[in-house]
Amino acid sequence: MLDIRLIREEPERCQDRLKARGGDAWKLITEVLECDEQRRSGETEKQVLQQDRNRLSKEIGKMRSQGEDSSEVESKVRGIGEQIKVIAESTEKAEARQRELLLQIPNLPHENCPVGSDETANPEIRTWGGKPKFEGFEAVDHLSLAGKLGLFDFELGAKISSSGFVVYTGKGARLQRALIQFLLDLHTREHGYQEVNPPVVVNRESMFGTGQLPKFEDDMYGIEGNQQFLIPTAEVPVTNLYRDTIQNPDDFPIKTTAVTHCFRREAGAAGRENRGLIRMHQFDKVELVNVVEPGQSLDQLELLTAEAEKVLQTLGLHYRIIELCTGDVGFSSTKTYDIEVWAPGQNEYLEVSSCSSFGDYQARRMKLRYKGEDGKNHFCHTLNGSGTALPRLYVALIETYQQADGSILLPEALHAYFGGEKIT
RNA sequence: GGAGAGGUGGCAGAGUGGUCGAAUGCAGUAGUCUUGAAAACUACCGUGCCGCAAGGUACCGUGGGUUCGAAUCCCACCCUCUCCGCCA
Repeated sequence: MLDIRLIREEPERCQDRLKARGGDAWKLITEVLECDEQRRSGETEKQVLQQDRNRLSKEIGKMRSQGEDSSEVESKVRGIGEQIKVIAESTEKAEARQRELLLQIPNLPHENCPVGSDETANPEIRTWGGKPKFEGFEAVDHLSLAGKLGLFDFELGAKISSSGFVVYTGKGARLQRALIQFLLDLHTREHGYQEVNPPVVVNRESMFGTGQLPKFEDDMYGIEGNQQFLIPTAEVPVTNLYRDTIQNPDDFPIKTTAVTHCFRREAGAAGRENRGLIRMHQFDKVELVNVVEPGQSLDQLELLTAEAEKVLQTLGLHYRIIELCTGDVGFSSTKTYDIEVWAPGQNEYLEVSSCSSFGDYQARRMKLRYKGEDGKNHFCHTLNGSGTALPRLYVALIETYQQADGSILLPEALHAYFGGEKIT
């Protein structure tokens, strides 16, 4: 959520920043301010009446204990009670509406976020490595590689579930497991992350906390009448671990990682240019979550991105970093880098990680605070990034390391994890 | 799933209709004392909202209700614990 005080003090700037996103969320600002005005004046009025009531009620107590007749005061207080009820009702209404609106307004893109209306305006920040050369043969895509080697099976996935689900088989399953192990070890041993293994079913409150609700209910798998949801990313359970807490700043930065299954309906994505493992209803992902002090968040975003990049560097996979422009940054994000790995068989870059700083946007939603040196509580900043998504990493890996005979020569970092250096 | 018990401040734990935002202990912060530390002593020590401030107001699992007045009484829900059943 945006800070209502910020909206109050700089409504035009808020509107301008929201306009930079495109969409019409900026139009809500005016109504939010109206609600805020109503809410505050109602609250003040109510408090004056409550003060009267409290004072008179105490008097009744005294009078009764002294055996005096208090019926006159009682009826007076009863009248005040009625008034309070009326005012409270309209105040609560304004407050509820204000909250509803605030929850719908996305975060403000950071001032240094490149301006643009859609993904075509996303600048490339840097690249690492180069596209692999294939001597004497044409690179094929992961589907044909997997077909020969028996790494995974879409028909089986569709049979027991539906399209958009896959069954990894044999060495293919082992490779997936090896990758997960490699990723978690890298982040916990070299980047200082604390590992958790959270539920993949979460309640509505958690979904509100990170910003999936109220806007994206239809993108998620709901259960129990949508009182719970399958997580679309470990960002949700992991960040919400810290919901409603007051952190000790000595613990910053708090770095937590988890591998989970992720579930996405991908409504409307069917039939689009997504063959194979590129876009699934269920996939695995290693997520990196940071909780930091406000002053640290920009630097921390660079560090977080570097941690995700380390994955691809260690595996020797060519990638590029792009920054999302104002028209493309996610709902809760204020600044985002995407990491796109080169997949030779696709002949394109695949997004394997999205590293974002959310500023205090999520923290305010979930009341995640820290005790400042001034003794007061302040909202933390939250960040997260994939470190990385598995299927696309898998695709890039096997397509990059394919050999002329259709086998796959694994990079050294995976040998021990996989238990071998070649998949045949 | 069935039966019972319980949810109060960072923790422990009083409080069963009025002066209770809440005793007490521990932890924490500041100070006195001390060469230093410990101990002892003193003071402070929950969160939100409104307000320039003084101050006010709300919060005792959550949401309703009763009452002039609710941490305290009533109802519903959630969660935890114990026992039974089931079970990876």
